[in-house]
Amino acid sequence: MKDSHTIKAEFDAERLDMERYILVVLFLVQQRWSYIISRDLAGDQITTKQWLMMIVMTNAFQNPPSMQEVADAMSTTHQNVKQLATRLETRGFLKIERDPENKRILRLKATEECLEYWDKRTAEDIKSITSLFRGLEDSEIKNLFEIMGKLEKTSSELYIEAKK
Amino acid sequence: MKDSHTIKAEFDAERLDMERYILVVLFLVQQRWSYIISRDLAGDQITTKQWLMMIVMTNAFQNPPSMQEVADAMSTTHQNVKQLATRLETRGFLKIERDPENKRILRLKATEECLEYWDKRTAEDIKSITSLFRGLEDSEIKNLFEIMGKLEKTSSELYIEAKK
DNA sequence: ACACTTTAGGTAATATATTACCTAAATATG
DNA sequence: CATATTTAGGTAATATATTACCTAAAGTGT
Repeated sequence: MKDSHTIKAEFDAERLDMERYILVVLFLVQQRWSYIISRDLAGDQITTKQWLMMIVMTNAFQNPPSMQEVADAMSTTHQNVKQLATRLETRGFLKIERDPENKRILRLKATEECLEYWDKRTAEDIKSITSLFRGLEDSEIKNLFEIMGKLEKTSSELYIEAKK
Repeated sequence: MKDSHTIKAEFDAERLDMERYILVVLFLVQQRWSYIISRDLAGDQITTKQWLMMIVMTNAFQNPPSMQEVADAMSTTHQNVKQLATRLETRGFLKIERDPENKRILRLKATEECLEYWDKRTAEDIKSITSLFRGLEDSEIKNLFEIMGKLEKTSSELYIEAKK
């Protein structure tokens, strides 16, 4: 009969295998979602990453955020935000304005056109988001919601640690 | 008192809000994991995406796969696989060889150095993967494993549909 | 065998994300 | 107040991922 050490080792192996699977599949799912959403947005001349940045900007901030604030909120670099913001400004969705209080800071301000677009798209956004999760029970969504909350927290800590 | 339609609508809103959160956080977590792992691998002169491609190659295929096969397995394009494969070949981890049976096909073959590296890294891989999931109960890992399996399936279908 | 289509991969341009390094404004500290 | 450090953002180079378009080999149908 298996002793408790063996049983523990097998448990760990099983867990590790599942973690490995989750890791690879999470990358795969984000890759596919990114593509699927980009197709949805193609007609509007914006990309998935630009759409994502607008979501973060409107959800995480009351007032127009600085480039660095957006970069932190998205766990990316100010250089990356600059590239996205420049394209969104060209597209007419953003205005990049210098803060009069602090001459180093550039603030990203959503334009009227952006707000109108956002209103207009809500229905389609709901349809495409819903379709990504079809086949999942309400209870599974709830579970996933809570687990992703924990992964968000852990990944944030490890990210900050790795950045140092 | 709320009628059943109202209750249903509130349920749907709650679910949609959770789905929206899951979507954004999944992108965020993959962004952070990608960065964290890249720091781990930096000393070995490979990137997270290169590491991921090697994992897929060794797990999904018995024999050296073609570029297109790897692209399909990773839900990306043959052009992208080409870029990654070229860098891995320069790094000494891959050999790109023409198939004598079918002159159109290029097969990606792991080198001796790659296999040795893989053996050597196993312990570190386990440590870094495990750390990504710290704070999650075994039951949560199991739940997440199953739910990600469903998302993998749905996203695959939607991806294929969007590709058409 | 011959035309038609499909499949595998190539090049090039563009978008996203990083590292590396720079300037200038703001802040801290003696 | 003068100097040192930190902070916000700039440019440029490189890696990854896509679209668009091309060639050639292989497969199909008659």
